[in-house]
Amino acid sequence: MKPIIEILEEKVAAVMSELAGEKVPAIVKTSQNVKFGDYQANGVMSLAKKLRKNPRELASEVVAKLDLADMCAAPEIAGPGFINLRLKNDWLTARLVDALGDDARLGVDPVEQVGITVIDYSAPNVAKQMHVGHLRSTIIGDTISRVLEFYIGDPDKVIRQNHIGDWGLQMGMVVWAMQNVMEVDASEMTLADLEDVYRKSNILMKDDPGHGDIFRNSTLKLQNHEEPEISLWQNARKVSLDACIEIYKQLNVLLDNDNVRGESFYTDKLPGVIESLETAGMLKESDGAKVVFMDGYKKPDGEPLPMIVQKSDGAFLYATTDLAAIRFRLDQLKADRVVYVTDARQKLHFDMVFNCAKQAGWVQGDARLDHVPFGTVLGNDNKPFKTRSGENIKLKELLDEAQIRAMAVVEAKSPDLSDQQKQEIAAAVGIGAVKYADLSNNLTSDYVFDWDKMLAMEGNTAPYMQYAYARVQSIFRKGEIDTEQLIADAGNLQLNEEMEIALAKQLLRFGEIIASVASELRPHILTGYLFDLAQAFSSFYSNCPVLKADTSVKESRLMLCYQTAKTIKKGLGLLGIDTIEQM
RNA sequence: GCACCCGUAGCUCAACUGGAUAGAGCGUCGGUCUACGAAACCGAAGGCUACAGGUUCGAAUCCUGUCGGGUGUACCA
Repeated sequence: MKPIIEILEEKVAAVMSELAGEKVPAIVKTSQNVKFGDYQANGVMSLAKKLRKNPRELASEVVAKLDLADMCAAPEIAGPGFINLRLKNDWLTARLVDALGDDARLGVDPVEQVGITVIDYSAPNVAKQMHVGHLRSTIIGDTISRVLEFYIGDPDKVIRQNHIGDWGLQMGMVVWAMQNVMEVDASEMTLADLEDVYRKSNILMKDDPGHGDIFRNSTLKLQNHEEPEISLWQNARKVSLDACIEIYKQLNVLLDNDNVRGESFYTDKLPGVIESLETAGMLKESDGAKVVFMDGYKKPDGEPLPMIVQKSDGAFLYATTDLAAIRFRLDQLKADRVVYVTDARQKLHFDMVFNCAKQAGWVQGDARLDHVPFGTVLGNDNKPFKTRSGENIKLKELLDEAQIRAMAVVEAKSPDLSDQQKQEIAAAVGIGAVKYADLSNNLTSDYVFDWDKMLAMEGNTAPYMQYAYARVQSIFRKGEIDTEQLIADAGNLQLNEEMEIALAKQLLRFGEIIASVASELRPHILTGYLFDLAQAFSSFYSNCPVLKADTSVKESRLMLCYQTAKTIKKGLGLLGIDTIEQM
C-alpha cells in the first residue's frame, strides 16, 4: 500500500493540475489539530494567486471534481482556502486489516524505482580503538542504511561502506613503535598493546620533533609496501578491526569485515584522480602543491582557498582519497546516491570534494552526493565529552557502563526475573538508551550526554518504548492468544472508540514516516513517530480494557495491540534497537 | 575577515522545510493502582519563537541588518 499522504497528494494534485493546465502540487500535510481533519491540502492558496482567482472559490472547484468518496468524508473548505480531509472509518478499518496480515512490511510497499545507494559511515581510525567520537556516525549511519533498505525493499541496493583510516601517518607511527618500543611479538599483539604503542609514539612525536622524520620515513616505507612494515601494518590493522567488529556487535550495528573499504583500498587509485583532474583542466600548482581552485572559498586573508590533492612532497591527502572513493562508488558500485555520515566539522571538506567531483564531470545524470552532518556529543560541562583527565572516552567502556546502569534499573524494578533475562534486558535497554538518545536529537545540534535522562523510563526514551512493547506482549501471554487465528479473523476488525481510531490512524502513518526519513535522512522523525505511537497506545491501554472486553470488541482491540507491537518492533528495529518480551 | 550551523516554555528539544490557536518530554502543582505491567495514565500552570525591519492572503521557517553562541577556514583526518 502506498502511504496515505501520497494517495491524497496524487488525487488532489491531479484535479488541481487539470484546472491549472499544468502540473502543480497539492501540498498535503497531516493536520496539526483534529478539528481540521486528518490531512489537509494547502496548495490551492498559492495556485489561486497564480491564476488570479479567489482561493475559496478555487478550492470549491477542486472539491467538486475530487473523487475521494471511498476514503474520506466530504472535504471541507476552511480559512483562506484549506481543504480539510477526514478519513472514513470503513476505509481506515479496511486498510488496517490489510496491514495486519503483512508481518514483513506492515503494509508498506517497497519503492522500486530508487537506484543504488552507497552509505559511508562509522569510519574509525584503526591506529587506536573506537571512542565516543565514532558513536554518532556509526549509529546514525546504521539507522539510515536500515531505513533505506526497508524503504527500497531490496538489500542489494543499499551498500554499506566503512571508510576506515588505515593508511596515514598514524599507521606509520604505530608500525614504527611496534618495531621499537613494543615488548610482545607482533603476532601476539592485543588491543592493549596497540593502545600502548599508539600512546608512546604520540608522546615521542610531541616531546621530540625529530621523531617526525622517523615516523614519516616509516610511513613512506609502509606506503611502498616494504617489509616488515607492511606485515606489521596488517597485524595492527587486524587487531584493531576485530575490536571494531566486536563493538558493532555489541552496538547491534550492521557492519562487518565485508563492508570495510578503507583508505588503503584507494591508494592505487590516487594517481588516476590527479590525472583526471589534469585532463579536466582543473589542476593547478600552488606553492609546490597540486591543488584545485573553486569559486566561493576564501582564506582568512581573502585570497582563494584551494583544495589540496597532492602535497609538495608528493604525498596525497584525504581529499584525494575521498575523490577516489567517489569515483569508485559511482563507477564500480554503480551508485545513484552516495550518503556520507560525518561530523558537521567536515562540512566544508565535503562541500569542496563534492563540487570538485561535479566539476570534473564524474557525477552523471541524477546521481546525488549527500552529506549528513551531525553535531558533537558533549559532557555536562557543555564541552566535547571526555574523561576527567581529558582523554577520549572509549566506546567499549561507554557501552559496558550503559549495560551496567541498565542492569541496576532492572534489578530494582524486576528482581524476580532470571539472571539471563536480566542480562538480555540490560543489554537491550542500555544499548537502546544510548542509541535512542542520540537518534532522537536533531542531527545538526550538539547534545549533552546524560545517563539519567536516557535511561529514564519516562519521556521520549528507548525504555519507554520498550516498556510499551513489553506491555502489549504481556496481554498476549496472559490471554493466551492465538495470533494466527487473530490475523485470520482480521476481517472482523471494528473501530469505535475515539482512542481506538486515534491509534489506528497513528499505526497507518508508518509508511509516510519511512518515506520521509528516507528522503530527508533525519532519524529523529522516526523516533518522534514511535514516541507518538507509544503514547497513543498507552492512552488506549489505560482507557480501553482488552482482555476484559466483550468478544467482538476484545478481538478488535487485540488486533490493534498486535499491530502496535509489530510497528514498535519494526520501528525500533530500523533504529537498531532490540525489543524484549518482558522487562 | 569570510563561510556554515544555531538562538523557540524554568530545562532538554519538536514544529513534516511558508499554513490555521507554536507542540512534546523533564521539572512544578493536582488527580488515578486489592493492577490486561503505576517503568504507566489523566489534568493544570508555563511563549512578544534573541532583537529590528522587510517580502505576502499567511513567517519560528524566506530576505536584510543587529546582538549572542558554536564550528570551519591550503600541505592532519
